[in-house]
Amino acid sequence: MEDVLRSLGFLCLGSRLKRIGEQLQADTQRLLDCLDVPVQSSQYPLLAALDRLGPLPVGELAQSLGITQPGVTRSVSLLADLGLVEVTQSDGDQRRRMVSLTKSGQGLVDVAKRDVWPRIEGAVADLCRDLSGPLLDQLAAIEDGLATAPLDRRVRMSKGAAQ
Amino acid sequence: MEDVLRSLGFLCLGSRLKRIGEQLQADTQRLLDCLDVPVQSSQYPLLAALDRLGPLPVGELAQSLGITQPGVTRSVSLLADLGLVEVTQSDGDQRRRMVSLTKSGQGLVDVAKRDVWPRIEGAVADLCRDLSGPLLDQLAAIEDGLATAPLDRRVRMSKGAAQ
DNA sequence: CCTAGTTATATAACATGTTATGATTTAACG
DNA sequence: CGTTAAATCATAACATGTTATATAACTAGG
Repeated sequence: MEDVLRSLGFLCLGSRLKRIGEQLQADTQRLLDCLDVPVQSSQYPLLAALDRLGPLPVGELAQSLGITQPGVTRSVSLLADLGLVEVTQSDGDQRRRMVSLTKSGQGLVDVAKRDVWPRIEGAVADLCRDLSGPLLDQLAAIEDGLATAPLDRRVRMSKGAAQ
Repeated sequence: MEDVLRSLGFLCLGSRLKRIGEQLQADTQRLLDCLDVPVQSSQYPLLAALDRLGPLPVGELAQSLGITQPGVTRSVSLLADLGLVEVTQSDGDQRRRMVSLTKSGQGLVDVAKRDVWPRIEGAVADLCRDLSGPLLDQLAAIEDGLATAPLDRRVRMSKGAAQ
């Protein structure tokens, strides 16, 4: 069965990037399921942003993640319900709501940074190893690579390779 | 403001691909708004698949697009409401529902193939021209390129370059 | 100081992907 | 042949992005 998105090349590049991204996130999710925290893989960038940049108001958080403000507002509500972030009023400007990691959230990030993120990064790096040439060729190689060995198999492989 | 997804590199590659894909689709949507048909840019791959491969049952359509069957079912309902595709019972197997382009749908595809898709492809090709090197570098170049000149500006540029 | 505009956030409505599951049809096998 | 398994599609529930708009707080100009 012909892969139409691949055949159409540049014409459907947007759809294709989204499709690959979704598959990567789904694969990553399976890796994260070893953690006991009910956080989707797509929420980690927000936690990582707070870890890297410290407490931020909603708007700047959106800017640093490259998504729109309503998306951040919803994710923040979700993560606040889980007790991973908290929202406080800004000192000066009553409109701004500062988002920061809670102790629990910082703990999750610390564990992830130590135990989980390096493995994910290693697995994706393994997937992208030896990629070169035009973008469409590299994308095809990623799709083929994921079909051959999903990320969770590459974690072990890259661990083995690192030993 | 630091772009966290970019800083995190391979770790958030999935989120980043999705983000770039969404931006490309949004840019493409603006290009398509010149057409009078109320079809989102994300529906064109389905129409293109039917044009390339002919009538297909729902499941094979999903396979050829690399998305899941419920996604296809919904898009097909939507496009059928617009009169662009039609669903007929398969001859042999009563479970299969064949999806095909209507006259109106085929007409839209024909116009798009002649007048619109070449421009989109040209604009994206312009965006991706001169890309080389590691994947993450190419992605960064695409993001920078879109920020500098969105696709709708590249349509004119690539038309001009073609003259 | 009050009003008009701007800014920051929240909310609603929608788009479009997913997984899980149900219903119907087909196939297979004892 | 009848029961059970498999295949196909629809539907429900959810995830997470978007745009459009409402609300509240700040700022500036008369």
